[in-house]
Amino acid sequence: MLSMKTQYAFKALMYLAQNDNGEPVLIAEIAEKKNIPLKFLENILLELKKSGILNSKKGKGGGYFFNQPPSDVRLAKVIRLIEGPIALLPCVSLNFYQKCKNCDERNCGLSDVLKEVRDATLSILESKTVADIANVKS
Amino acid sequence: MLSMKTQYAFKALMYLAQNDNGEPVLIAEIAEKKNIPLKFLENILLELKKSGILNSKKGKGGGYFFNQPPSDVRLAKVIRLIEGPIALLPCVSLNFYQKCKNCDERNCGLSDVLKEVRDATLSILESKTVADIANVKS
DNA sequence: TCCAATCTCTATTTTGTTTATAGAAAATGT
DNA sequence: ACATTTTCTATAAACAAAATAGAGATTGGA
Repeated sequence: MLSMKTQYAFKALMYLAQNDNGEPVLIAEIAEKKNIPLKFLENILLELKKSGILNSKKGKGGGYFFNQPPSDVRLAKVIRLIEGPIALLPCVSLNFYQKCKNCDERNCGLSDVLKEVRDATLSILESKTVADIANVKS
Repeated sequence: MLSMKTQYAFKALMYLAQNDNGEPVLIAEIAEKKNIPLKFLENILLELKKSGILNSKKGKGGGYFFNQPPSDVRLAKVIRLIEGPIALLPCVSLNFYQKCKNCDERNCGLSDVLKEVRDATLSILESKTVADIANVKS
Protein backbone atom coordinates (compact mmCIF):
# COMPACT_ATOMS: atom_id res chain seq x y z
CA MET A 1 0.00 0.00 0.00
CA LEU A 2 1.13 3.54 -0.70
CA SER A 3 2.07 5.52 2.41
CA MET A 4 0.16 8.65 3.40
CA LYS A 5 3.17 10.62 2.26
CA THR A 6 2.88 9.31 -1.28
CA GLN A 7 -0.86 9.82 -1.30
CA TYR A 8 -0.33 13.41 -0.18
CA ALA A 9 2.24 13.88 -2.91
CA PHE A 10 -0.24 12.75 -5.55
CA LYS A 11 -2.98 14.94 -4.15
CA ALA A 12 -0.70 17.95 -4.18
CA LEU A 13 0.45 17.23 -7.73
CA MET A 14 -3.11 16.81 -8.92
CA TYR A 15 -4.12 20.06 -7.31
CA LEU A 16 -1.19 21.88 -8.86
CA ALA A 17 -1.93 20.39 -12.27
CA GLN A 18 -5.53 21.51 -12.03
CA ASN A 19 -4.48 25.01 -11.01
CA ASP A 20 -1.59 25.35 -13.42
CA ASN A 21 -2.08 28.87 -14.72
CA GLY A 22 1.39 30.32 -14.41
CA GLU A 23 0.74 31.62 -10.89
CA PRO A 24 2.57 29.94 -8.01
CA VAL A 25 0.31 28.20 -5.50
CA LEU A 26 0.83 28.55 -1.76
CA ILE A 27 1.73 25.48 0.27
CA ALA A 28 -0.90 26.63 2.74
CA GLU A 29 -3.56 26.66 0.04
CA ILE A 30 -2.81 23.10 -1.04
CA ALA A 31 -2.68 21.93 2.56
CA GLU A 32 -6.05 23.43 3.31
CA LYS A 33 -7.84 22.38 0.13
CA LYS A 34 -6.46 18.85 0.22
CA ASN A 35 -6.50 18.34 3.99
CA ILE A 36 -2.80 17.67 4.34
CA PRO A 37 -0.82 18.64 7.45
CA LEU A 38 1.00 21.82 6.48
CA LYS A 39 4.49 21.08 7.76
CA PHE A 40 4.39 17.57 6.37
CA LEU A 41 3.40 18.93 2.99
CA GLU A 42 6.33 21.34 3.07
CA ASN A 43 8.74 18.41 3.19
CA ILE A 44 6.97 16.60 0.39
CA LEU A 45 6.90 19.58 -1.95
CA LEU A 46 10.55 20.23 -1.29
CA GLU A 47 11.41 16.68 -2.32
CA LEU A 48 9.36 17.08 -5.46
CA LYS A 49 11.24 20.26 -6.20
CA LYS A 50 14.67 18.76 -5.59
CA SER A 51 13.87 15.99 -8.02
CA GLY A 52 13.02 18.53 -10.70
CA ILE A 53 9.30 17.91 -10.90
CA LEU A 54 8.27 21.15 -9.24
CA ASN A 55 9.78 24.58 -8.88
CA SER A 56 9.08 27.33 -6.40
CA LYS A 57 9.37 31.02 -5.67
CA LYS A 58 9.86 32.55 -2.25
CA GLY A 59 8.34 35.66 -0.74
CA LYS A 60 5.16 37.51 -1.60
CA GLY A 61 3.53 36.12 -4.70
CA GLY A 62 5.59 32.98 -4.23
CA GLY A 63 4.58 29.36 -4.04
CA TYR A 64 4.94 26.12 -5.97
CA PHE A 65 4.41 25.34 -9.65
CA PHE A 66 5.39 22.68 -12.18
CA ASN A 67 8.91 22.72 -13.52
CA GLN A 68 7.84 20.51 -16.43
CA PRO A 69 4.49 19.71 -17.99
CA PRO A 70 2.37 17.43 -15.80
CA SER A 71 2.10 15.19 -18.85
CA ASP A 72 5.81 14.50 -18.54
CA VAL A 73 5.64 13.39 -14.92
CA ARG A 74 5.19 9.64 -14.89
CA LEU A 75 3.52 8.08 -11.87
CA ALA A 76 6.39 5.62 -11.47
CA LYS A 77 8.77 8.49 -10.91
CA VAL A 78 6.69 9.99 -8.14
CA ILE A 79 6.29 6.66 -6.39
CA ARG A 80 9.99 5.85 -6.57
CA LEU A 81 10.86 9.27 -5.25
CA ILE A 82 8.50 9.41 -2.30
CA GLU A 83 7.74 5.77 -1.56
CA GLY A 84 10.73 3.82 -2.76
CA PRO A 85 10.78 0.56 -4.73
CA ILE A 86 7.82 -0.47 -6.85
CA ALA A 87 8.80 -4.14 -6.98
CA LEU A 88 7.64 -6.50 -4.26
CA LEU A 89 11.13 -7.74 -3.39
CA PRO A 90 14.49 -5.95 -3.36
CA CYS A 91 15.99 -8.62 -5.61
CA VAL A 92 13.55 -7.86 -8.43
CA SER A 93 13.74 -4.08 -8.21
CA LEU A 94 15.20 -2.22 -11.16
CA ASN A 95 15.97 1.00 -9.31
CA PHE A 96 16.57 -0.21 -5.78
CA TYR A 97 18.11 -3.62 -6.39
CA GLN A 98 19.50 -5.49 -3.41
CA LYS A 99 20.53 -9.10 -3.18
CA CYS A 100 18.17 -11.37 -1.26
CA LYS A 101 19.43 -13.04 1.86
CA ASN A 102 19.31 -16.81 1.54
CA CYS A 103 17.72 -16.83 -1.86
CA ASP A 104 19.43 -18.08 -4.95
CA GLU A 105 18.03 -15.73 -7.55
CA ARG A 106 19.07 -17.79 -10.52
CA ASN A 107 16.83 -20.48 -9.20
CA CYS A 108 14.04 -18.80 -7.27
CA GLY A 109 10.55 -19.26 -8.60
CA LEU A 110 9.19 -16.51 -6.45
CA SER A 111 11.45 -13.85 -7.88
CA ASP A 112 10.52 -14.96 -11.39
CA VAL A 113 6.85 -14.37 -10.67
CA LEU A 114 7.49 -11.09 -8.90
CA LYS A 115 9.46 -9.91 -11.91
CA GLU A 116 6.37 -10.50 -14.00
CA VAL A 117 4.34 -8.51 -11.50
CA ARG A 118 6.88 -5.71 -11.59
CA ASP A 119 6.82 -5.53 -15.38
CA ALA A 120 3.04 -5.54 -15.53
CA THR A 121 2.89 -2.81 -12.90
CA LEU A 122 5.54 -0.68 -14.54
CA SER A 123 3.97 -0.86 -17.95
CA ILE A 124 1.07 1.01 -16.43
CA LEU A 125 2.85 3.35 -14.03
CA GLU A 126 5.43 4.36 -16.63
CA SER A 127 2.79 5.18 -19.20
CA LYS A 128 0.43 7.20 -17.02
CA THR A 129 1.28 10.72 -15.95
CA VAL A 130 0.10 13.32 -13.50
CA ALA A 131 -1.82 14.94 -16.35
CA ASP A 132 -3.77 11.71 -16.80
CA ILE A 133 -4.81 11.35 -13.18
CA ALA A 134 -5.60 15.05 -12.84
CA ASN A 135 -7.76 14.97 -15.97
CA VAL A 136 -5.99 17.88 -17.56
CA LYS A 137 -5.01 17.91 -21.20
CA SER A 138 -1.39 17.39 -22.16
CA MET B 1 7.55 -4.40 -0.72
CA LEU B 2 6.66 -7.65 0.97
CA SER B 3 7.44 -7.78 4.68
CA MET B 4 9.95 -10.25 6.09
CA LYS B 5 7.03 -12.15 7.49
CA THR B 6 5.56 -12.74 4.06
CA GLN B 7 8.95 -13.65 2.64
CA TYR B 8 9.40 -16.16 5.43
CA ALA B 9 5.97 -17.59 4.72
CA PHE B 10 6.88 -18.16 1.09
CA LYS B 11 10.20 -19.71 1.97
CA ALA B 12 8.55 -22.08 4.39
CA LEU B 13 5.86 -23.02 1.87
CA MET B 14 8.45 -23.64 -0.83
CA TYR B 15 10.44 -25.82 1.51
CA LEU B 16 7.40 -27.80 2.49
CA ALA B 17 6.36 -28.23 -1.13
CA GLN B 18 9.82 -29.52 -2.02
CA ASN B 19 9.76 -31.95 0.89
CA ASP B 20 6.18 -33.06 0.51
CA ASN B 21 6.48 -36.81 0.97
CA GLY B 22 3.70 -37.51 3.42
CA GLU B 23 5.98 -37.03 6.43
CA PRO B 24 5.43 -33.97 8.64
CA VAL B 25 8.32 -31.51 8.70
CA LEU B 26 9.58 -29.96 11.94
CA ILE B 27 9.28 -26.21 12.42
CA ALA B 28 12.84 -26.32 13.69
CA GLU B 29 14.04 -27.95 10.47
CA ILE B 30 12.43 -25.29 8.29
CA ALA B 31 13.75 -22.54 10.53
CA GLU B 32 17.28 -23.87 10.31
CA LYS B 33 17.33 -24.68 6.61
CA LYS B 34 15.72 -21.41 5.61
CA ASN B 35 17.33 -19.17 8.21
CA ILE B 36 14.12 -18.00 9.80
CA PRO B 37 13.83 -17.11 13.50
CA LEU B 38 12.19 -20.14 15.08
CA LYS B 39 9.56 -18.49 17.24
CA PHE B 40 8.62 -16.10 14.48
CA LEU B 41 8.17 -19.01 12.11
CA GLU B 42 5.90 -20.74 14.62
CA ASN B 43 3.46 -17.85 14.41
CA ILE B 44 3.56 -17.82 10.64
CA LEU B 45 2.96 -21.53 10.22
CA LEU B 46 0.09 -21.35 12.67
CA GLU B 47 -1.56 -18.66 10.57
CA LEU B 48 -1.08 -20.76 7.47
CA LYS B 49 -2.68 -23.66 9.28
CA LYS B 50 -5.63 -21.65 10.53
CA SER B 51 -6.35 -20.51 7.01
CA GLY B 52 -6.47 -24.11 5.82
CA ILE B 53 -3.33 -24.10 3.70
CA LEU B 54 -1.27 -26.26 6.05
CA ASN B 55 -2.03 -28.87 8.66
CA SER B 56 0.04 -30.18 11.53
CA LYS B 57 0.55 -32.99 13.96
CA LYS B 58 1.86 -32.67 17.51
CA GLY B 59 4.24 -34.85 19.43
CA LYS B 60 6.92 -37.23 18.24
CA GLY B 61 6.82 -37.64 14.47
CA GLY B 62 4.81 -34.45 14.28
CA GLY B 63 5.34 -31.31 12.25
CA TYR B 64 3.75 -29.39 9.42
CA PHE B 65 2.50 -30.53 6.03
CA PHE B 66 0.18 -29.32 3.29
CA ASN B 67 -3.53 -29.58 3.85
CA GLN B 68 -4.14 -29.18 0.11
CA PRO B 69 -1.97 -29.63 -2.94
CA PRO B 70 0.61 -26.86 -3.31
CA SER B 71 -0.77 -26.40 -6.81
CA ASP B 72 -4.02 -25.20 -5.27
CA VAL B 73 -2.41 -22.52 -3.13
CA ARG B 74 -2.44 -19.30 -5.08
CA LEU B 75 0.17 -16.69 -4.29
CA ALA B 76 -2.50 -14.02 -3.90
CA LYS B 77 -4.04 -15.99 -1.05
CA VAL B 78 -0.76 -16.18 0.86
CA ILE B 79 -0.04 -12.49 0.42
CA ARG B 80 -3.50 -11.44 1.54
CA LEU B 81 -3.29 -13.68 4.55
CA ILE B 82 0.14 -12.65 5.82
CA GLU B 83 0.70 -9.25 4.29
CA GLY B 84 -2.74 -7.76 3.78
CA PRO B 85 -4.05 -5.84 0.76
CA ILE B 86 -2.48 -6.33 -2.65
CA ALA B 87 -3.85 -3.08 -4.07
CA LEU B 88 -1.89 0.13 -3.66
CA LEU B 89 -4.76 2.07 -2.06
CA PRO B 90 -7.52 0.93 0.30
CA CYS B 91 -10.16 2.37 -2.02
CA VAL B 92 -9.16 0.04 -4.87
CA SER B 93 -8.77 -3.11 -2.80
CA LEU B 94 -11.15 -5.97 -3.49
CA ASN B 95 -10.63 -7.80 -0.21
CA PHE B 96 -9.74 -4.96 2.14
CA TYR B 97 -11.79 -2.12 0.73
CA GLN B 98 -11.93 1.11 2.70
CA LYS B 99 -13.17 4.48 1.60
CA CYS B 100 -10.49 7.09 0.93
CA LYS B 101 -10.45 10.20 3.04
CA ASN B 102 -10.93 13.31 0.93
CA CYS B 103 -10.99 11.50 -2.36
CA ASP B 104 -14.04 11.33 -4.55
CA GLU B 105 -13.67 7.87 -6.01
CA ARG B 106 -16.13 8.37 -8.82
CA ASN B 107 -13.86 11.08 -10.04
CA CYS B 108 -10.35 10.17 -9.00
CA GLY B 109 -7.93 9.51 -11.79
CA LEU B 110 -5.42 7.98 -9.44
CA SER B 111 -7.75 5.26 -8.25
CA ASP B 112 -8.61 4.43 -11.86
CA VAL B 113 -4.95 3.81 -12.63
CA LEU B 114 -4.36 1.88 -9.45
CA LYS B 115 -7.30 -0.34 -10.29
CA GLU B 116 -5.54 -1.22 -13.52
CA VAL B 117 -2.40 -2.00 -11.58
CA ARG B 118 -4.35 -4.15 -9.18
CA ASP B 119 -5.95 -6.14 -11.99
CA ALA B 120 -2.66 -6.68 -13.79
CA THR B 121 -1.04 -7.80 -10.55
CA LEU B 122 -3.86 -10.11 -9.59
CA SER B 123 -4.01 -11.79 -12.97
CA ILE B 124 -0.51 -13.03 -12.20
CA LEU B 125 -0.77 -13.69 -8.48
CA GLU B 126 -4.09 -15.51 -8.81
CA SER B 127 -2.77 -17.77 -11.55
CA LYS B 128 0.54 -18.75 -9.99
CA THR B 129 0.68 -21.19 -7.10
CA VAL B 130 3.14 -22.43 -4.54
CA ALA B 131 3.80 -25.44 -6.78
CA ASP B 132 4.92 -23.06 -9.53
CA ILE B 133 7.40 -21.15 -7.40
CA ALA B 134 8.72 -24.29 -5.73
CA ASN B 135 9.26 -25.98 -9.10
CA VAL B 136 7.34 -29.06 -8.14
CA LYS B 137 4.89 -30.74 -10.45
CA SER B 138 1.18 -30.37 -9.80
C1' DT C 1 1.28 -44.10 33.39
C1' DC C 2 5.01 -41.35 32.56
C1' DC C 3 7.97 -38.81 29.61
C1' DA C 4 9.91 -36.51 25.79
C1' DA C 5 8.71 -34.33 21.65
C1' DT C 6 6.22 -31.09 19.31
C1' DC C 7 2.88 -27.80 18.17
C1' DT C 8 -0.20 -23.90 20.38
C1' DC C 9 -1.21 -19.84 22.69
C1' DT C 10 -0.79 -15.25 24.95
C1' DA C 11 1.93 -11.72 26.07
C1' DT C 12 5.76 -8.79 25.80
C1' DT C 13 9.89 -6.55 24.13
C1' DT C 14 12.70 -4.56 20.83
C1' DT C 15 13.49 -2.12 16.88
C1' DG C 16 12.49 0.59 13.09
C1' DT C 17 9.43 3.46 10.20
C1' DT C 18 5.87 6.62 9.38
C1' DT C 19 3.63 10.65 10.47
C1' DA C 20 3.64 14.93 12.31
C1' DT C 21 5.50 19.13 14.56
C1' DA C 22 8.65 23.07 15.96
C1' DG C 23 11.27 26.83 15.14
C1' DA C 24 14.89 29.34 13.14
C1' DA C 25 17.07 30.68 8.60
C1' DA C 26 17.14 32.37 3.96
C1' DA C 27 15.18 34.56 0.05
C1' DT C 28 11.92 37.71 -2.26
C1' DG C 29 9.05 41.70 -3.55
C1' DT C 30 7.47 46.13 -2.29
C1' DA D 1 12.96 47.66 6.60
C1' DC D 2 9.23 44.49 6.56
C1' DA D 3 5.87 41.03 5.70
C1' DT D 4 5.59 36.93 3.11
C1' DT D 5 6.90 32.62 1.81
C1' DT D 6 9.89 28.78 1.07
C1' DT D 7 13.94 26.13 3.17
C1' DC D 8 16.34 23.61 6.50
C1' DT D 9 17.48 20.80 10.63
C1' DA D 10 16.00 18.60 14.37
C1' DT D 11 12.89 16.18 17.19
C1' DA D 12 8.67 14.07 19.01
C1' DA D 13 4.82 11.01 18.86
C1' DA D 14 2.47 7.20 17.14
C1' DC D 15 2.42 2.96 14.98
C1' DA D 16 3.88 -1.35 12.87
C1' DA D 17 7.25 -4.97 12.02
C1' DA D 18 10.25 -8.28 13.86
C1' DA D 19 11.68 -11.01 17.37
C1' DT D 20 11.47 -13.33 21.89
C1' DA D 21 9.71 -15.66 26.17
C1' DG D 22 7.52 -19.03 28.61
C1' DA D 23 3.74 -21.76 29.95
C1' DG D 24 0.08 -24.90 28.02
C1' DA D 25 -1.88 -28.72 25.35
C1' DT D 26 -1.53 -32.81 22.59
C1' DT D 27 0.64 -36.90 20.88
C1' DG D 28 3.16 -41.28 20.57
C1' DG D 29 5.79 -44.57 22.65
C1' DA D 30 8.40 -46.90 26.41
